[in-house]
Amino acid sequence: MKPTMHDVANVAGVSLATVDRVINDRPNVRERTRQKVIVAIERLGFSRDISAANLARQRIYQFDFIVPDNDNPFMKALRREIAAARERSRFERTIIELIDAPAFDEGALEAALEEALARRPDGVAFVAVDSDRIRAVARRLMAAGVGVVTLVSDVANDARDHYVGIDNVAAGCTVAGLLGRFIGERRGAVAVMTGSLSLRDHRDRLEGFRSVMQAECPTLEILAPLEGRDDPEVVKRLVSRLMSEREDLVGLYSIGAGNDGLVSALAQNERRPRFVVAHELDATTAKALREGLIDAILAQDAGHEIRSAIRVLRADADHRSVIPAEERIRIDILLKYNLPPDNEASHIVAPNPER
Amino acid sequence: MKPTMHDVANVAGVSLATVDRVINDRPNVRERTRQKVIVAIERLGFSRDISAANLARQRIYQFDFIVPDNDNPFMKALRREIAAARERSRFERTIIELIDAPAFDEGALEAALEEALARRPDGVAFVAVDSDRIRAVARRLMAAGVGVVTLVSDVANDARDHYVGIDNVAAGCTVAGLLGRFIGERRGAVAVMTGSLSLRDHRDRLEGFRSVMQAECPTLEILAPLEGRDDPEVVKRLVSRLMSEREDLVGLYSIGAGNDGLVSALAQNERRPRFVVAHELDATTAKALREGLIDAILAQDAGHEIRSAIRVLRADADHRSVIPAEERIRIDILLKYNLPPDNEASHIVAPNPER
DNA sequence: CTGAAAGCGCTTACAG
DNA sequence: CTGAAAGCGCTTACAG
Repeated sequence: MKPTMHDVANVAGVSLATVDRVINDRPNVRERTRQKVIVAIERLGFSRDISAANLARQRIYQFDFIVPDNDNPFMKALRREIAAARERSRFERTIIELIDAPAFDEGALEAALEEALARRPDGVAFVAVDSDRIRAVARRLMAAGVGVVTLVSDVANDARDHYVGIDNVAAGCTVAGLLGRFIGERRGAVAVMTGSLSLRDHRDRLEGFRSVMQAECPTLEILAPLEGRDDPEVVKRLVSRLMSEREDLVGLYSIGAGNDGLVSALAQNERRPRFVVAHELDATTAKALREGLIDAILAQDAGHEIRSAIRVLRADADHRSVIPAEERIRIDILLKYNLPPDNEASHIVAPNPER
Repeated sequence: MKPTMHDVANVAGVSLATVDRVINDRPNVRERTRQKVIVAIERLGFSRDISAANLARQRIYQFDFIVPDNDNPFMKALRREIAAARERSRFERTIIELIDAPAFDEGALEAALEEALARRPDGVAFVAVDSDRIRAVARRLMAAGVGVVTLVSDVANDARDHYVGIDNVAAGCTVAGLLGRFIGERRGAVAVMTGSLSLRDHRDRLEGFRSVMQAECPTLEILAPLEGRDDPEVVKRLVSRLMSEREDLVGLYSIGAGNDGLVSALAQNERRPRFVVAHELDATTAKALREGLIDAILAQDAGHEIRSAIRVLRADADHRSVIPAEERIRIDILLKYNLPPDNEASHIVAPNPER
């Protein structure tokens, strides 16, 4: 049998309350008493049952998720997953609040974080903008004992406890590697469409992409990055113009959102580049991949990210550590051959009949 | 406040014990009484606190993991992850048993499953061989109320509750898709090295590979599959001979294990094929990828698989369902640009200071 | 500084 | 068929 606090109390010759004080680092324990308890714990190999503790404590976790109100498919998926997690969490002593903040608006994000600071939840997760002002509020949140997790786009790592998202530099490198191999040695121009260079995830992808391109594909010309503002209309206009102006366009890397615009520009043009990559899986990009308008998609799983953020935040609140490998968010590389099945329902485990 | 059984009992005008009987479908409840309780549950939106229930029940989960005693790196990783999970599980009312079964030995696997049947654990996870005899024991396990999960290699789906592993047909298709694009339109021969065609995961990969190759690369000749028995020595000999015999070899797909042999054969030969793919990430394949001896690796994460198997088994034992998307095992496509960092330690979350 | 007692939300004999 | 009471492993006032 696993030892309990009772056993520890007996061995140490103290009461349950004292064992509790030692275990939870509470004040008012004589040093000699503390030692007795610690020795007993060691001897028995005791570790406390955290779910019993949470039951007794009536602990309720309160987490705030702040997400830009962008209507692109990925941000929508993120909000959908947060809503789903909130439903499930009701049965797990966890209350999740979803807060929309206007996109591309540093002031609005800052205000939302300030509000969170006032409410003092156990943790805050947010899609970050890596600026001085944002870092400053984030640090104040941490100082106030609130767990801080960045989602999808990171800030400097002294301004948060944990980042949940892909390694964007590696993503950019990977795209360049694929492009080099898919295109072969031929010459020509390669274009990059970003959402905005003020977004750290976009900058990181661009940086990774450029570094590998320069090393591995010196014969290809990388054009100055375009800014599509993650807006399908803008992206469409820019891509259409690009394709008509540059006959030698062999590669196109769409770093940000607005892929509806990208795909419709590609569909309208006969002479599409030999290799097109975009980020994030949604109805539009999946269809384009299947039809050959896009050659590869790099994706991150919004569901994994939200579940990971919650696990991290909860561990943080309990002063536990997480399993690092479990929390690493993978870059999924999708070709038309490994698109996930549309119908996840086929994976549902039918509960066994009564035993 | 979330309603508790107490609230339900009050509203229904019965005792706690009766509410418990209804909730857990126990016998000896008058139909009218049951109805009163059900109405109260609906009205309050009650759902029981499963961790409190487990505490009271002193429920201990007992799971058996049966893994071939193969010494290839992937099976080793699987065993390591099971051992790690066992450590963690001790604090979560879960006892995990790791059982080695001689590899490539159907009788031994059958015997191990029979033994499990005798012990009646709550669940069994095993790396399957898809044969009549194995399916038969597996069905008897299920009939006995034991949760049955296949790991890495599946059986027919009426002989298990759940499969934890990648979609191997899709993996084969993906390799063919990459190969087609990497090689371009040139002519030549493509070879496939399997471990054994009696293994379902290997057969599935081969099937997927062939179907896409035929459709997309009709100009390439696919050679008859080789069987390396997952043995580095055998694999090395076969690959060396292959490279010396077939000057027109442009692609090589290693479906099984024994990659040490593959890599050393490749290293010794000047004229290596234009595109080489293998499965599973380990020290040897990572190095080969970095050095350009291998062009791509398809990998599955042993840690994710073990954690998923445990979640599924536990859900099964509690008659709960899982989150399907969370349990889907991804095919990781690795190029030298997106190799995961060696040192996962950098991802560890430092617990917050005391609040 | 320390301990006895009640309680968290459930389950389990046991009595009736 | 139904209920009162004790207990699972912890925490929390409260008393001393």
